[in-house]
Amino acid sequence: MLFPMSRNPEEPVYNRIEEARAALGLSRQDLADKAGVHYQTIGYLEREEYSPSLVLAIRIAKSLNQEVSDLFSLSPFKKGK
Amino acid sequence: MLFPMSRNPEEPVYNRIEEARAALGLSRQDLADKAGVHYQTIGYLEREEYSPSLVLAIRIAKSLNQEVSDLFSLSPFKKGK
DNA sequence: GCCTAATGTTGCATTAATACTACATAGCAT
DNA sequence: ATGCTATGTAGTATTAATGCAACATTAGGC
Repeated sequence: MLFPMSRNPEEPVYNRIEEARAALGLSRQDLADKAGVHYQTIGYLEREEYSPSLVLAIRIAKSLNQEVSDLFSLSPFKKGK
Repeated sequence: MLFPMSRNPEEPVYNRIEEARAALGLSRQDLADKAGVHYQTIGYLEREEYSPSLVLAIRIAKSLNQEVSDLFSLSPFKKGK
């Protein structure tokens, strides 16, 4: 299995896209449409198979009514919130 | 002249890296070292020739003691601050 | 003047991020 | 059971983001 995110091998980006999306009752396709990307791209991000571009991160945050720093972090999120 | 940022042709990312860096008295090389990238990369970003990955944006913001949203924006910054 | 540091410019190589297609699977209706 | 929706998995193709090297330019200090 090939495996991206290797230009920054030890610095993945964690995110809370799935939780925030579920909280709004959106499907991946819904979110992808709002953010203007392919729905598979949302899947890759939620599974943290790679980390987004800054433009995309901003668009997703906006689509989910969140701050970029609340959605994405270099350190893992605590569960619950 | 070839020209990136064309996958999102009408959505560039504006930034205040140069101002924030100058305010700390850092050279591009200094900032590049702190952020762990090539010094030319900082130049490209300051000239807004392309927009960074999210990881890099976070690292740069951290190196400059700024919030990502204070450094980068989809809409142009007012001058002065 | 010369030297150095900081920045700009150009060009090339590599790769991660993204788009897209196809198929599998699981759940939930009806 | 059949259908539909959401999601996962796998593969290919394109390109923007990054690294890097070489050289030009500009500003300051001596």
